[in-house]
Amino acid sequence: MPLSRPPSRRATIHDVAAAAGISRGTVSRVLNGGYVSPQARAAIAAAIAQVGYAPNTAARNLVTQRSQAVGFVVLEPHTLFLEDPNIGAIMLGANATLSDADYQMVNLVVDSERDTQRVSRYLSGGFVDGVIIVSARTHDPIIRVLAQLAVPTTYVGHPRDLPAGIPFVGIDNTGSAKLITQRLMATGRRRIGMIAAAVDRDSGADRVIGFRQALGSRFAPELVVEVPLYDYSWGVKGMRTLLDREPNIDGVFAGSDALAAGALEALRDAGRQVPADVGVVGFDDSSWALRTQPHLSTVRQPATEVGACAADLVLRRLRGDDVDRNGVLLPTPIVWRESA
Amino acid sequence: MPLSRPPSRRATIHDVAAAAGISRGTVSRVLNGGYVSPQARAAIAAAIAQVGYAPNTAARNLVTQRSQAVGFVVLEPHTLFLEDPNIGAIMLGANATLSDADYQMVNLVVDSERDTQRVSRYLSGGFVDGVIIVSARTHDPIIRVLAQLAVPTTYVGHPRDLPAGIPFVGIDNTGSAKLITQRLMATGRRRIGMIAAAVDRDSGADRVIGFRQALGSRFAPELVVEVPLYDYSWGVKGMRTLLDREPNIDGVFAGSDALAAGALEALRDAGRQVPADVGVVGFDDSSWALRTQPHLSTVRQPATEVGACAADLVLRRLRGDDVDRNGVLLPTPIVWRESA
DNA sequence: TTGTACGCGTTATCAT
DNA sequence: ATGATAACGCGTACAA
Repeated sequence: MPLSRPPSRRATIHDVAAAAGISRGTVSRVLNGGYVSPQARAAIAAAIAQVGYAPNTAARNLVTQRSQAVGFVVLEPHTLFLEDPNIGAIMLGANATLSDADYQMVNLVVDSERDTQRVSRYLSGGFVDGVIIVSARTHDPIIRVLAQLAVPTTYVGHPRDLPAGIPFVGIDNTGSAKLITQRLMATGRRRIGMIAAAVDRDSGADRVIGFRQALGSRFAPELVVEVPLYDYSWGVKGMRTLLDREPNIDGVFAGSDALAAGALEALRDAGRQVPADVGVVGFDDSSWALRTQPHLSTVRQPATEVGACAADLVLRRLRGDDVDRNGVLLPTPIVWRESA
Repeated sequence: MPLSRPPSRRATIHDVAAAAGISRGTVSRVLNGGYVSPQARAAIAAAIAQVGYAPNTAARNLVTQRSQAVGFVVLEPHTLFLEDPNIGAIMLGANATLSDADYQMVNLVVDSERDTQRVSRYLSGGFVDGVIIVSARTHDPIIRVLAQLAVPTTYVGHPRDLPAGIPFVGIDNTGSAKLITQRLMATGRRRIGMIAAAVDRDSGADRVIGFRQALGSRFAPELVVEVPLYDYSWGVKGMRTLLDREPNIDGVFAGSDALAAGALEALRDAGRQVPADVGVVGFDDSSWALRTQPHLSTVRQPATEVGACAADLVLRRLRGDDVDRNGVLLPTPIVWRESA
């Protein structure tokens, strides 16, 4: 057995033990906090620094059967991910909670079919103890993969086909949309339209449902314009379409603040005054809301809290606690400003 | 509905072998692609489905000494991360390249001192074969930690104290800033100011240097306003400060398009016409640039390509290829529109 | 308090 | 082509 080893090899507990003249078991104990004499502790600390030892987490995971890591999976193709301010806030909220519990959040972005396969392998490979899924679409193939998994999963939002018994956290999109539309009606608006985006997600679809509920018999399908993205420029286009279809429109519910900001531009171009001629409301209470002229009336979405709550749900299941399997909805206060 | 976690053990190769009546070695061979008879292959495939087997990646990593994963570390506290459109694009560019090479990108966000510790442990624990670091500040403690690491690291941007020999990829911030400022001067502007952000990063600091170089002897320190964030509202505030200090200002270089958009608002409030009274240029060529009135002249930053290039650098080192240790700078075309 | 030895699930090197 | 068996680096009962 050769005694000299190439310097490229990483130092192990074995090396530390040899350098300190103590057994490997004791080294492991000082690392994890067991009974060990002060002198041995000092010798080992010196040896660790000397050989430049860092624990091999793969080996540790193998024996302890856990990784102290939680996956945060974002199912957003391309540009959608870049613009959406909510995802970032959810991520930061989740990270703060996980960090406090000494868990590492690993963020995986699924951007292609190939990514789906690889991320599925990753999640089922023991790299993470739990998973948070953000913005899954209905019939997303990854839902089925994760359902088979032994790893506790929590969804942000609830796709229509999410199997029962899987916890989720979100907001009451239907109720919020209904409420803010009703407030818009209460200001005397008669012909109200909607710019809806991402209706293939539960969040987008539910906002349309709430809008429809509020209007009741006065609901007119042609006054709902669907656009693909929660994006400023789609807000412009959506508003132009609405103005085409109904020149006398006097109220607009935009599915996001970015859409509402775009709508404002289109209305300005068309020579309409906001809120005098047309009332406009948005959704999210993002930085857009105070960036427009006039400021937007909108639904405040507690994105950071949603992330924290999702992380908390995962941690509780990791501890074996009972969790509410029916999902939890966070409150969404309406912020009334000048645009309506 | 209460939760009771079934103490079901995950299926292993051993279980598959037992179910198929074949040895573990052969099972491993069909998984990794070795010579194995069709009949054995079929029996094992059936057994895998039957027991619901998924490979334990921790065990595999332990023996193969690699993880097929690359870390993507974002060093951005809180809100900065949410607003910056470049980081998202860099991330997607890196992910596309890594995905093609069948590597998993794991995104780690460092948001606190505690995060720094945990992420350092994670990176040195064998979870990743390589690392990409984004937006490190000068004197960032993680730089020293990573320098000790045996894991190939590539930086996006180059902090001043980045040790020699560590590859990085970025853009020529100094040159781009100098060039666009010169173009601004060429349009006849005499009193030119700058709104600078994040000067504790090389990108921010270099843009100031380029600005100064362009102006030469006409550079006036009081016409550089430093703000903390690349953010719309800081653009507004920065522009107001500039107008205070120099009412006759007729040109502005903003460190980002978001800042420029804010500056536009402040100028509008002050009754100045753009570009008639004041010329404004930005940086990034982000979605902001076409969202303002007038559209922004700006420096196009190839964020996606930067991410792809950084990933490529890591992959090349993983393959043992030689890489340019002096770093690579990607071209930044200037886009001239109506704001100047 | 410390040392010994076994096992975590996999790959890889041998024989066969 | 297939079946044993030795690592990989670590935690931890158990023995001393």
